[in-house]
Amino acid sequence: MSFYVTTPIYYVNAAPHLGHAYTTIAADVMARHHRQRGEEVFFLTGTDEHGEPVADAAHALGLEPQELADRNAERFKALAPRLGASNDFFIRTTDPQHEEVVQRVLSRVRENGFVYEGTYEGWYCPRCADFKADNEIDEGNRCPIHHIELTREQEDNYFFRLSAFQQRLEDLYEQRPEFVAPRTRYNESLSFIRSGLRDVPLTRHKLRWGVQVPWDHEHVFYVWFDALLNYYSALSYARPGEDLTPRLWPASYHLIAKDILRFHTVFWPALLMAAEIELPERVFVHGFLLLEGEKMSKSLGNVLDPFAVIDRYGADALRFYLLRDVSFGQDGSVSTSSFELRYETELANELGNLASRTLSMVQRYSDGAVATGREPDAALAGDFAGLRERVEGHIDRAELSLALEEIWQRVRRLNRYVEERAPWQLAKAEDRGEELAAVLYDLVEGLRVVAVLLWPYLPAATERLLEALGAPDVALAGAQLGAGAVQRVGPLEPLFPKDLA
RNA sequence: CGCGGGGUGGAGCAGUCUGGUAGCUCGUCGGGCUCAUAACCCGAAGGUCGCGGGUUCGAAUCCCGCCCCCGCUACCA
Repeated sequence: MSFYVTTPIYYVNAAPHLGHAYTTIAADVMARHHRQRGEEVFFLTGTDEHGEPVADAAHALGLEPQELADRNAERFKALAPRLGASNDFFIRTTDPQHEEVVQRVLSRVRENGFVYEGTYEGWYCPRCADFKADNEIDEGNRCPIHHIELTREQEDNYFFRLSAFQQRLEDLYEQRPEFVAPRTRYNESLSFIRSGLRDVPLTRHKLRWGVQVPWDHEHVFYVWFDALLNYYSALSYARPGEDLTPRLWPASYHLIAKDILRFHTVFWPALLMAAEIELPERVFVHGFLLLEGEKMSKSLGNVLDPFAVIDRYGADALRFYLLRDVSFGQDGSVSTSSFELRYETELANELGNLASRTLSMVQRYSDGAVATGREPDAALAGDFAGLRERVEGHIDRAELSLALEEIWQRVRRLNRYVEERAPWQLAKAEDRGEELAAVLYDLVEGLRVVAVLLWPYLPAATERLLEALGAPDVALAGAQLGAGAVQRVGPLEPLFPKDLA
C-alpha cells in the first residue's frame, strides 16, 4: 500500500499566510495517519514560481524574477517544519528537473494531437503588458491597476484542445463519483463541464518568465500547466537516482482550496488524459478560512498570524484549532478569541488536564505502577469499540474534522469515567485496592489510545504523553484498549499550559 | 440571466443523500466532586429547523414557488 498526498504549490508573489498553513497541516495529518498504518507515504508540497504576477512583483522590487522566487521560496520552505509538517520533498517549479518533465509531457500532448496554433484575442493593458480576464476589468473597460482604457489585442499562441475531453470528463465524473469531494464541489465541476468546454491557451508569447516551449522558443508555457505537472514531476527526481513514479503514482489525494477547483478537477484530468498518464484518485477541496467573518486578504492576513500563534502556543495548538473549529471542506470563521477558547477548554482543560489527573493519580495511589494484563472495563471498552476503524474511515474520505470529533468524544468519555469511578474514593477504602488498580489501568490505556489516534493532529504533545507512559509506539494497530502494556508512568509537564506569557 | 452552495435555540455548527420524539460545542442558570493545568462531572432553561404551498400516517429531511446571503461565470494565480 502506498499513499501519496499533495498540497497545492504555493505562489511566491506574496508571503505565507494562514491559508497556506491550513492546507499543509491537513495534508500532514493525512500523511501521518497513513504512516501509522504502516503504508509507504509520500507527502509533497512546494512553490509555484513562474508567471506574470511573480515577474511583476519582482520588477516592482527591482529584482529579477528568479531572485524574488528564491527569496520567497525559502519562506515557504521554512513554514513546513514550523507547522510540524512532515513533507517528504519540497518542489520548486524552477527546478530544472521539473522543467524537463513539463517539456516532455506537454510535447507528448502535442504529439497526441491536442495542441494547435491559434490566436487569443482579449482586452489588453499596455502598461501591464498583459491581458485582463473579464472579471478583472473595471467599469468603462479600464485597467483596475492603471485605470487607463484597455485595447483589444491579439496574441498568437498554442492552445490546448480541452474541448476534446468533454465526453471523457463527463464519463470520469459518472464512473468515479469520489474523484472530487465534497459533493458540492463535485456538482460544481460537473456542472461546469456540462456547460461546454472551450479550448484554453497553453502558452504565452509576450511573457518570458516560464518554462520554455521546446518546439517554439518564442513561447513559454502558461503557468498553470507548468504548475499542475509538479504533482507528477516531483516523483521522478525527489530521490536522487530513483524514480518513485511507479510506486507512488497516481496520487491518492490532491488537497486544494476551492479557488483552484477548476484547474484541478477539469484542466488537470484532461491534461493527463491527453498525455496518457493515469489520473489521481481524489481531489479534496477545502473551504476558505474567514477572518472575523471576512474573506482572507492581505489587510486581514495578520488577524491570526500562524507564526505568532506557533511562537506562543506551539504548532500543535494551531493544527488542532484549524481542523477542530472549521469543518474540513467548508468555509469557516477563525479568530483569536475562538482559538483561545479551544486552546483553553479543550487542549488544556479536557486533554491536558486528563493527562495530568491520570498520571497524578497513578503516581499518588500506585507509586507510578500500572497493573497490566487485565480486561478493560466493559462499558468503557464498549464506548471505544470500533473507534480506530471509524477514524480510519473518516480519514480515508478526508473528513478530518469528523475524525477528530470522533476521537475527542473519547477524551470526554475518559473524563467522565474518572468521575464515575472516583478513584480518590477507592483509594480511601480499605478493601478496594483491586478496583482502584483496574480503574487506573483503564484510564492509562484510554489515554494511550487517544494519544495514538491524536498523533497526526498533535504530534509533539502526544509524543510527549506517550513518552511519559513509556509507550512511544504510534502504530495504529495499538489504538485499542488493552493493546498496550504500560507498566509505569513517568513525570509529565502540562501538555498545554495555560499560564503562557 | 446561467451554474453551484447556504439560511437550524443568544453565538458557532451537525443532521438533509437513505422522511419517523431536533443534536453538538460555547454562553446562561442550578447542583456535585476534590485526583487534576481553580481543571472535571451532572441537571435545567432556551428552537413555528428563511417564507408559502404540496406529497405522506408522518418532512429540517422529498417536490413546486418565493425571499435573503455567498461563490463561480474560463488566460490573477
